Amino acid sequence: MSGTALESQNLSQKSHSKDDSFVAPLVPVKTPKKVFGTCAVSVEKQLTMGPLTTPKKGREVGSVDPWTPTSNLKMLISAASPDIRNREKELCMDNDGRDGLDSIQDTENGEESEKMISRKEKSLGLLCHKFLARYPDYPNPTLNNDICLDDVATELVERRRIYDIMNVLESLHMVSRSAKNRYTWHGRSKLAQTLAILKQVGEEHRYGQQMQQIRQRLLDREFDFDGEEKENEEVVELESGEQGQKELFFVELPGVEFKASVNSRKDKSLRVMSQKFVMLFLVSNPRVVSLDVAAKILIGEDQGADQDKNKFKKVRRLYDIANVLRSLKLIEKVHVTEERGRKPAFEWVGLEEFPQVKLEKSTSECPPKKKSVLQSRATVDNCAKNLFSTPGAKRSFTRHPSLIKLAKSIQEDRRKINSAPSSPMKDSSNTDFPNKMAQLAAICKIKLDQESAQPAGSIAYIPAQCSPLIPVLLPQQRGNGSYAVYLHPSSLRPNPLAKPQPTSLAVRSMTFEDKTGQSPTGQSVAKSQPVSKATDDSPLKLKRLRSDSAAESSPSKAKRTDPDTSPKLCEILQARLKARRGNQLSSRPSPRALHLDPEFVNTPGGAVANQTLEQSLETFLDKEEKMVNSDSEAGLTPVRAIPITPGHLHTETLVPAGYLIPISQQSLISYKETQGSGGESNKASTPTYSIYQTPTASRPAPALEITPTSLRRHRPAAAAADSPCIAQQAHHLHSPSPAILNFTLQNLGLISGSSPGNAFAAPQTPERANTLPSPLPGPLALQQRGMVFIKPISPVPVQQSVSAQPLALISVQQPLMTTPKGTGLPQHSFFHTPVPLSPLATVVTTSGHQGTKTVYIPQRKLDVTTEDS
DNA sequence: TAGTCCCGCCACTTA
DNA sequence: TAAGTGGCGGGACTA
Repeated sequence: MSGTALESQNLSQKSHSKDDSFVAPLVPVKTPKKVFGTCAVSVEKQLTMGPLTTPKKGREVGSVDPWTPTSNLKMLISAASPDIRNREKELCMDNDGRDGLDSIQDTENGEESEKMISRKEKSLGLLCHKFLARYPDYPNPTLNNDICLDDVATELVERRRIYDIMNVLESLHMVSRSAKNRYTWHGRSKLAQTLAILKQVGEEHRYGQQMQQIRQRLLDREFDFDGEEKENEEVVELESGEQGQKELFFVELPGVEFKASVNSRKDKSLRVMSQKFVMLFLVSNPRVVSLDVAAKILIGEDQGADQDKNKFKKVRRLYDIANVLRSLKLIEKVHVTEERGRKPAFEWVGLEEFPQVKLEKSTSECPPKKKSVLQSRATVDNCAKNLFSTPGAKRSFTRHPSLIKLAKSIQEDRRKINSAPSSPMKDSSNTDFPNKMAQLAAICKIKLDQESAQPAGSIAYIPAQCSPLIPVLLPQQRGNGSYAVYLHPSSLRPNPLAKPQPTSLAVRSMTFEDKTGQSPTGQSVAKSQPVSKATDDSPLKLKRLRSDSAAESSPSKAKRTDPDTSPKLCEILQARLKARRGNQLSSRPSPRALHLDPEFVNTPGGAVANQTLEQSLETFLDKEEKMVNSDSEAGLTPVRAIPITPGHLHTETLVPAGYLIPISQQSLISYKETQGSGGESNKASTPTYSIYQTPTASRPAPALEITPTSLRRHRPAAAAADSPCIAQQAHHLHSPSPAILNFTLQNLGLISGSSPGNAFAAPQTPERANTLPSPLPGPLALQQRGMVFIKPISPVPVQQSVSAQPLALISVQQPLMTTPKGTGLPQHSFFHTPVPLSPLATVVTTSGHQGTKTVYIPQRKLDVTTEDS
């Protein structure tokens, strides 16, 4: 330890004005060594100010500190870069005009302004600036790059903050700890490499997917007007299966390894969080990460009810990290604007291109068994070193055990949800509904394979990063065609590694609207909204359903209670349809949950249901039009479902909210070939899943879509790349009987359009969707993508051909839908409930030709604005 | 009021 | 055992 005298002085300088009052008196008592330690300060403080309370700013008076704010500032500026100097000048403009000797008096006079200035001066970001100004970006290897914390502390004053800075810098390998009080400066020489690795690690851990899911959930919550459900729904969704147990340790680089002996607490450090924070940016596209999303991923949501509390507490660390990263000019603060206001976020402005790094799966991760909180340091070190020690060989990273807790927490939450008496999942069966859906899908797939030799590869999987939807091919009852249903991955368990997703995200219900207002609950249409919302897993949902006095009339209920009630259900549907006819156009649907429980499958009533449905429904076309219009006005992007094949069933279709059913190009082609439906499709060997193209995507608005639903808006083409994943999903599909499928499809809103070759005209306006089957409409977002979109809405009177036509349902991100301001009806979460607002499921047709299709995905636009702006 | 983040207590680690 | 670290959260400050 050196420079004790100077350090003592610095202690007194520690802070200007306010802090002086309590710091200065301590000077005489302090020992030089302790000067920089907070322990000493705390002791002194307790003597002078009382225990453990944050000193009231500006309350103290009579600073005896000989070091004035000005003198201190000058010293700092001298070490700072020009821009920092300028910044400080701005911040301290008032101070600059003063002479240090007058500081005391000035402090009193300008206490208010100084308070503000002082706070800014002491911000972690500025301190970091100052620190960085001391060293070159790229250190000269021939020079001594040692950093003595004492020296730094002397200059920057806030020693405790220096640790924060060093931790973040260390996470980026800009410095490495060499010994106690000693660091080695690396500058940005290793930054690119570090970022490259972090990016890979982030991808490996599917942070992008997690973000997507969390965003989705956050949106869901936004539309959740029932606070009672919130906490119950909050479940951290980490990767499934194996991934769920992956925990990150600090990612090290060759030559920058931690000295385990120096700091054993490194695995619980700000460093790890910092790295993960950076990872989020690197795997995010657009590279904007909102604080709340980052907090959920990085901090996790420990223990249910306390999650929010914890988040708010720990989010401070994110601010700390962010401030340093900002100083490094790696991120910038921005705001994302959502319906409920602006949210703080950060945008990556650092490097975009990174060097290639190889991370071999086999070596990139520590064996699962190592994932113990008590994991020995040696194990971790070995893991890390093995991964990095050989430059040319396998590099990898280690995982932080702290995340294990998070994973456990998640599992617990899931367990709670699944076991909850009111849990929908439990309600329907012991198994997850998603599983049932998966089975259904699988069965369908098998059927499809048998009947049409449809290659499984035709089913594309859309990575969660793009969308949490997983397409499932379902065979038509006639076996003439196929359609795909996009389900949230969570509902399918696409692969063995996948863990069940939180039920809240699972697509597990269909809704039937109750326009008559005769909903079991007897709620008005508007009031029924909450009920529809309840279609998600929240316990509340069932609670409400159960409380329905008229439960008997509830399709969903009927179905649940009796698997064999499908026919009844059909009747009910018919009755409702009729009732609707009598309703005013303005009446909004009151969605009721109709679960596609497994019971459905194998239910003999399926065929009957189909017939029944056929009889019902002509249309609400006019009504639909109006509703659609209102939706459009509300900012909703219309989604159209287009019958891929001709046919005509006159059935009222109830469209599950938020489903888009894309059909692979291949499928379409096959179908067309067999049907001879003229159109020549792009054989697109390329997958046709740019479902994420939406009308909004074409908006010139540079604003970033940060919602979970921001499905590759910026990179439509990228969707194709995802197809391989989709193929994988195909292997996990199951299939129900045709009758059931038919019924299911109908309920899904897959009512085929009418005549062959007549796809629903998918004009930009949904209103025409059902009425005017026309060859490919124009909107184009997803043209040439064999897919169909069904607007998440309630019942859709779609004409269905007897011979079912293949339809594609694409799940729509409901949350994105703008709240129907005009109606005052709340929109519900995407996966939770059907969208009551839009009465019609619009279909994007595959064009009879080229197989072009237009997809409209309702999305909410988020404006990202930089803080500066 | 929500968002920020300064401040420093105090537990833990290291020498 | 003193000194070094850094997790953590109260509460001040800002917008």
